[in-house]
Amino acid sequence: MQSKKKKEALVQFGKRLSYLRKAKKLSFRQLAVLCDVDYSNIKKFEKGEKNITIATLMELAIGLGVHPKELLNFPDDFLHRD
Amino acid sequence: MQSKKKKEALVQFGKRLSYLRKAKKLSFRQLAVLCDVDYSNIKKFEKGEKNITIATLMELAIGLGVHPKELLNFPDDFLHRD
DNA sequence: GAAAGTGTGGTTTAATAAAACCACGGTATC
DNA sequence: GATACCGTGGTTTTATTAAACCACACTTTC
Repeated sequence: MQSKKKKEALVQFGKRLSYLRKAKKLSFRQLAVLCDVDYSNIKKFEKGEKNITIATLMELAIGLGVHPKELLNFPDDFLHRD
Repeated sequence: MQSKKKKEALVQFGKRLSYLRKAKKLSFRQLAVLCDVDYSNIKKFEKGEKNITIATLMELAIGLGVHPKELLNFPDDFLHRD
Protein backbone atom coordinates (compact mmCIF):
# COMPACT_ATOMS: atom_id res chain seq x y z
CA MET A 1 0.00 0.00 0.00
CA GLN A 2 1.21 3.49 -0.69
CA SER A 3 2.50 4.80 2.59
CA LYS A 4 0.26 7.85 2.45
CA LYS A 5 -2.89 5.76 2.18
CA LYS A 6 -1.61 3.36 4.80
CA LYS A 7 -1.04 6.22 7.17
CA GLU A 8 -4.48 7.62 6.45
CA ALA A 9 -6.08 4.22 7.07
CA LEU A 10 -4.34 3.89 10.39
CA VAL A 11 -5.40 7.38 11.38
CA GLN A 12 -9.00 6.63 10.46
CA PHE A 13 -8.89 3.48 12.55
CA GLY A 14 -7.43 5.46 15.43
CA LYS A 15 -10.26 7.93 15.26
CA ARG A 16 -12.82 5.14 15.50
CA LEU A 17 -11.03 3.65 18.46
CA SER A 18 -10.83 7.03 20.16
CA TYR A 19 -14.50 7.72 19.49
CA LEU A 20 -15.64 4.36 20.84
CA ARG A 21 -13.45 4.57 23.92
CA LYS A 22 -14.78 8.03 24.78
CA ALA A 23 -18.34 6.93 24.11
CA LYS A 24 -17.86 4.32 26.81
CA LYS A 25 -16.30 7.00 29.05
CA LEU A 26 -13.16 4.96 29.51
CA SER A 27 -9.68 6.28 30.17
CA PHE A 28 -6.68 4.71 28.48
CA ARG A 29 -5.85 2.87 31.65
CA GLN A 30 -9.40 1.64 32.18
CA LEU A 31 -9.69 0.31 28.65
CA ALA A 32 -6.28 -1.28 28.99
CA VAL A 33 -7.51 -3.38 31.89
CA LEU A 34 -10.58 -4.50 29.96
CA CYS A 35 -8.55 -5.32 26.87
CA ASP A 36 -5.52 -6.94 28.39
CA VAL A 37 -3.47 -4.47 26.36
CA ASP A 38 -0.81 -2.31 27.96
CA TYR A 39 -2.20 1.17 28.64
CA SER A 40 0.79 2.95 27.19
CA ASN A 41 0.07 1.53 23.74
CA ILE A 42 -3.58 2.41 23.30
CA LYS A 43 -2.88 6.05 22.64
CA LYS A 44 -0.37 5.01 20.03
CA PHE A 45 -3.12 3.03 18.34
CA GLU A 46 -5.45 6.03 18.51
CA LYS A 47 -2.87 8.29 16.93
CA GLY A 48 -2.37 5.86 14.07
CA GLU A 49 1.24 5.25 15.01
CA LYS A 50 0.87 1.48 15.03
CA ASN A 51 -0.19 -0.87 12.27
CA ILE A 52 -1.95 -3.26 14.63
CA THR A 53 -2.82 -6.87 13.96
CA ILE A 54 -6.39 -8.09 13.91
CA ALA A 55 -5.82 -10.13 17.08
CA THR A 56 -5.16 -6.89 18.92
CA LEU A 57 -8.13 -5.30 17.17
CA MET A 58 -10.26 -8.14 18.54
CA GLU A 59 -8.94 -7.50 22.03
CA LEU A 60 -9.94 -3.87 21.80
CA ALA A 61 -13.37 -4.77 20.46
CA ILE A 62 -13.97 -7.16 23.34
CA GLY A 63 -12.88 -4.57 25.87
CA LEU A 64 -15.12 -1.97 24.28
CA GLY A 65 -18.02 -4.39 24.02
CA VAL A 66 -18.51 -3.81 20.29
CA HIS A 67 -18.31 -5.98 17.22
CA PRO A 68 -14.83 -5.91 15.69
CA LYS A 69 -16.14 -4.47 12.47
CA GLU A 70 -17.24 -1.36 14.35
CA LEU A 71 -13.59 -0.43 14.68
CA LEU A 72 -13.30 -0.32 10.89
CA ASN A 73 -16.58 1.50 10.37
CA PHE A 74 -15.12 4.69 8.97
CA PRO A 75 -15.47 6.54 5.65
CA ASP A 76 -13.48 4.74 2.99
CA ASP A 77 -13.39 7.39 0.29
CA PHE A 78 -9.63 7.72 0.58
CA LEU A 79 -9.14 4.01 -0.06
CA HIS A 80 -10.30 3.83 -3.64
CA ARG A 81 -7.83 3.03 -6.36
CA ASP A 82 -6.60 5.99 -8.40
CA MET B 1 -5.96 -12.74 24.07
CA GLN B 2 -6.26 -16.40 24.91
CA SER B 3 -4.56 -18.23 22.10
CA LYS B 4 -7.63 -20.34 21.41
CA LYS B 5 -9.84 -17.31 20.84
CA LYS B 6 -7.14 -15.64 18.83
CA LYS B 7 -6.88 -18.65 16.60
CA GLU B 8 -10.65 -18.78 16.23
CA ALA B 9 -10.78 -15.09 15.33
CA LEU B 10 -8.14 -15.54 12.68
CA VAL B 11 -9.97 -18.53 11.25
CA GLN B 12 -13.22 -16.56 11.13
CA PHE B 13 -11.45 -13.76 9.33
CA GLY B 14 -9.97 -16.24 6.90
CA LYS B 15 -13.39 -17.61 6.11
CA ARG B 16 -14.68 -14.15 5.29
CA LEU B 17 -11.72 -13.51 3.05
CA SER B 18 -12.19 -16.84 1.31
CA TYR B 19 -15.90 -16.22 0.85
CA LEU B 20 -15.40 -12.75 -0.60
CA ARG B 21 -12.62 -13.87 -2.93
CA LYS B 22 -14.72 -16.71 -4.30
CA ALA B 23 -17.75 -14.45 -4.62
CA LYS B 24 -15.66 -12.31 -6.95
CA LYS B 25 -14.51 -15.45 -8.75
CA LEU B 26 -10.88 -14.62 -8.21
CA SER B 27 -8.00 -17.08 -7.90
CA PHE B 28 -5.28 -16.50 -5.32
CA ARG B 29 -3.00 -15.21 -8.01
CA GLN B 30 -5.62 -12.91 -9.50
CA LEU B 31 -6.46 -11.37 -6.15
CA ALA B 32 -2.78 -11.02 -5.38
CA VAL B 33 -2.33 -8.80 -8.43
CA LEU B 34 -5.27 -6.61 -7.40
CA CYS B 35 -4.07 -6.35 -3.82
CA ASP B 36 -0.36 -5.93 -4.31
CA VAL B 37 0.03 -8.83 -1.90
CA ASP B 38 2.15 -11.87 -2.74
CA TYR B 39 -0.08 -14.71 -3.95
CA SER B 40 1.58 -17.31 -1.78
CA ASN B 41 0.44 -15.52 1.37
CA ILE B 42 -3.26 -15.10 0.66
CA LYS B 43 -4.03 -18.73 1.29
CA LYS B 44 -2.18 -18.47 4.58
CA PHE B 45 -4.47 -15.59 5.50
CA GLU B 46 -7.52 -17.64 4.51
CA LYS B 47 -6.41 -20.54 6.64
CA GLY B 48 -5.97 -18.26 9.65
CA GLU B 49 -2.26 -18.94 9.82
CA LYS B 50 -1.33 -15.29 9.88
CA ASN B 51 -2.30 -12.56 12.31
CA ILE B 52 -2.36 -9.86 9.66
CA THR B 53 -2.10 -6.14 10.22
CA ILE B 54 -4.91 -3.78 9.33
CA ALA B 55 -2.82 -2.22 6.58
CA THR B 56 -2.78 -5.58 4.82
CA LEU B 57 -6.48 -5.99 5.56
CA MET B 58 -7.06 -2.67 3.78
CA GLU B 59 -5.07 -3.90 0.81
CA LEU B 60 -7.25 -6.97 0.55
CA ALA B 61 -10.42 -4.89 0.88
CA ILE B 62 -9.31 -2.60 -1.93
CA GLY B 63 -8.48 -5.54 -4.15
CA LEU B 64 -11.83 -7.15 -3.44
CA GLY B 65 -13.68 -3.88 -3.89
CA VAL B 66 -15.38 -4.05 -0.50
CA HIS B 67 -15.36 -1.91 2.59
CA PRO B 68 -12.68 -3.06 5.06
CA LYS B 69 -15.29 -3.80 7.70
CA GLU B 70 -16.78 -6.47 5.42
CA LEU B 71 -13.73 -8.59 6.12
CA LEU B 72 -14.61 -8.59 9.81
CA ASN B 73 -18.30 -9.16 9.24
CA PHE B 74 -18.47 -12.59 10.86
CA PRO B 75 -20.36 -14.02 13.83
CA ASP B 76 -18.76 -12.86 17.04
CA ASP B 77 -20.35 -15.25 19.53
CA PHE B 78 -17.02 -16.82 20.32
CA LEU B 79 -15.53 -13.48 21.25
CA HIS B 80 -17.56 -12.73 24.34
CA ARG B 81 -15.87 -12.64 27.71
CA ASP B 82 -16.38 -15.70 29.84
C1' DG C 1 2.53 -33.44 -24.81
C1' DA C 2 3.46 -28.48 -24.45
C1' DA C 3 1.82 -24.36 -22.38
C1' DA C 4 -0.70 -21.85 -19.10
C1' DG C 5 -3.01 -21.33 -14.95
C1' DT C 6 -3.97 -23.24 -10.36
C1' DG C 7 -3.62 -24.67 -5.31
C1' DT C 8 -0.30 -25.94 -2.16
C1' DG C 9 3.37 -25.47 0.94
C1' DG C 10 8.12 -24.36 2.09
C1' DT C 11 11.98 -20.88 2.82
C1' DT C 12 14.35 -16.55 3.90
C1' DT C 13 15.09 -11.49 5.09
C1' DA C 14 14.09 -7.24 6.99
C1' DA C 15 10.78 -4.58 9.22
C1' DT C 16 7.88 -3.91 12.94
C1' DA C 17 4.07 -5.14 16.22
C1' DA C 18 3.49 -6.82 20.80
C1' DA C 19 4.38 -6.39 25.35
C1' DA C 20 6.24 -4.74 29.28
C1' DC C 21 8.36 -1.36 31.33
C1' DC C 22 9.42 3.54 33.13
C1' DA C 23 9.17 8.64 34.18
C1' DC C 24 7.12 13.12 33.97
C1' DG C 25 3.69 16.78 34.66
C1' DG C 26 -1.09 17.85 35.38
C1' DT C 27 -5.44 17.57 37.93
C1' DA C 28 -8.48 16.31 41.36
C1' DT C 29 -9.81 14.80 45.92
C1' DC C 30 -9.01 14.29 50.54
C1' DG D 1 0.71 18.32 50.61
C1' DA D 2 -0.23 13.43 50.13
C1' DT D 3 -2.65 10.25 47.40
C1' DA D 4 -4.52 8.78 43.26
C1' DC D 5 -5.57 8.87 38.72
C1' DC D 6 -4.65 10.67 34.30
C1' DG D 7 -2.42 11.68 29.49
C1' DT D 8 1.83 11.65 27.47
C1' DG D 9 5.90 9.86 25.52
C1' DG D 10 10.01 7.20 25.61
C1' DT D 11 12.67 2.62 25.79
C1' DT D 12 13.71 -2.28 25.17
C1' DT D 13 13.15 -7.21 23.92
C1' DT D 14 11.02 -10.77 21.66
C1' DA D 15 7.98 -12.66 18.49
C1' DT D 16 6.19 -12.60 14.10
C1' DT D 17 4.37 -10.25 10.06
C1' DA D 18 5.36 -8.75 5.50
C1' DA D 19 7.29 -9.72 1.37
C1' DA D 20 9.60 -12.08 -1.88
C1' DC D 21 10.93 -16.02 -3.51
C1' DC D 22 10.72 -21.09 -5.10
C1' DA D 23 9.17 -25.90 -6.40
C1' DC D 24 5.74 -29.34 -7.07
C1' DA D 25 1.49 -31.71 -8.63
C1' DC D 26 -2.72 -31.11 -10.87
C1' DT D 27 -6.02 -29.37 -14.68
C1' DT D 28 -7.31 -27.60 -18.72
C1' DT D 29 -6.70 -26.04 -23.34
C1' DC D 30 -4.48 -26.02 -27.51
